[in-house]
Amino acid sequence: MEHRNISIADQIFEKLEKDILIGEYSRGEILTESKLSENLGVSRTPIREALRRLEQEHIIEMSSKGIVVVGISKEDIDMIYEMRVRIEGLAARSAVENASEEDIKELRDILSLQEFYTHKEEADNIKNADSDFHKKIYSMSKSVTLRDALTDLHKKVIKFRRASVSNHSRAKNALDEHMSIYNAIAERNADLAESLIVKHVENARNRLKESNN
Amino acid sequence: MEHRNISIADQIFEKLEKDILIGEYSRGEILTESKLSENLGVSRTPIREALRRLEQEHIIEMSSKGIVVVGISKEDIDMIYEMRVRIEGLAARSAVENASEEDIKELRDILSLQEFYTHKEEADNIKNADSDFHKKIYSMSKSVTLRDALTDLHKKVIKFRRASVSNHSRAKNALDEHMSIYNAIAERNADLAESLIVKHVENARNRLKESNN
DNA sequence: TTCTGTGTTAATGTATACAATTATACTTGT
DNA sequence: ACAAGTATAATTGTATACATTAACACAGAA
Repeated sequence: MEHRNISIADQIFEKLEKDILIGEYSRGEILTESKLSENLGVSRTPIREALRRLEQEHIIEMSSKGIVVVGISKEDIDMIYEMRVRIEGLAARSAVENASEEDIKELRDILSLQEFYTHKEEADNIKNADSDFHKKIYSMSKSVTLRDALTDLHKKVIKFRRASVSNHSRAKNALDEHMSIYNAIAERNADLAESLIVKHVENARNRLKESNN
Repeated sequence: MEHRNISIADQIFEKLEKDILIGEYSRGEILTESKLSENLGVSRTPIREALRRLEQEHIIEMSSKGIVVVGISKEDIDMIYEMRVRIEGLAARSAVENASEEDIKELRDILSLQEFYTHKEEADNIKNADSDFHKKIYSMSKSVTLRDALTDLHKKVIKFRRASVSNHSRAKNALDEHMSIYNAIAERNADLAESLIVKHVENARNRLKESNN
């Protein structure tokens, strides 16, 4: 193993982040360190460290009453897609320019998984493979700044994405678009990859709007 | 006062963030909690909370040896400007659509300050007023997501910006561009504001490259 | 020499005690 | 009844002790 063990604080962070982003806690809800500590069976120290990270992500806020859940609203979603439309093409272009052959092979593997789950119509697995595809492209850009910014934007949408992939034809369309994007990247065609991914993000936004209205 | 008192942990966070972003610590340098604790005269608890936030901002990384300073490299700068070019126009447009008259008045005040300091050629004050101008537009967009993303990008450039504003003609150009952008926003001309700020960010990137080569 | 194992050291990770602040409920005076 | 003040409780903020883990140096055998 090359990375450090996952600490309790890390686990708490991941759990809370996930719970907040999927809407487990409602917007404006107030949490307290003591209760989290009691419920999760750990001391306040790792809880607080997780909270500081969530605070830095702006999905919670501190007040004297306790921790206020901010989460993600529908209005946020619109802006998130506006932003992704504008910078995700940059990631695709950068991926074409910087990805290793190994990277491209891994991207293909992710795509095969998505294909498999789309046929089996397993919504959660489709959603994860879909996310992995985008995240892989982000990291293939070899820019930590770009990857982090896009990863942050991407994960904030998860609450609204499940309905979108549950519809088979929508899931199939997304898969086809991923396939085209993959081909463009594998052929090292930066212009095409960029334009395809921009179109894909726009389509994803529309599919998401259809399914959440 | 409407916000909570600034805790020691918050102060430590701000200090460390600033020190890292201005290049006080060199890339790859290893810090330890104990030494920070000793040097800053506080216990490890607030230190650790500050570190978790810095980690979340990806300007430090944890390893078993200690805290590794990541900071910002020249290559990061290029990508940061690429990203700003693509999304800062969104902020200007959104600001035009959502800003209150009070907001616009405040923006004007910031601009006046920048004008004052530019005449007096006080580099640090120019730099701060310049930052404030952009940050005000970010917050005028009324989108927390957009504001946070742009603020993160903006503050990561500070190490490289000082030289840029030290040259009077470059500082004057930046001021003129800000003036035009302000006018477009005050006239509620979204298209113009967007195109002007995009051009301004591109110019700022060029000015920065000139001054750092 | 070089590799391996082991003891030591130094670092992070966690729990807990206590301090300080703030909200809340209650009481008391008008 | 209502306002103000006060005591109480609950919450976050910090320090410290201890646990755990990983790096390092060194010794000894191959």
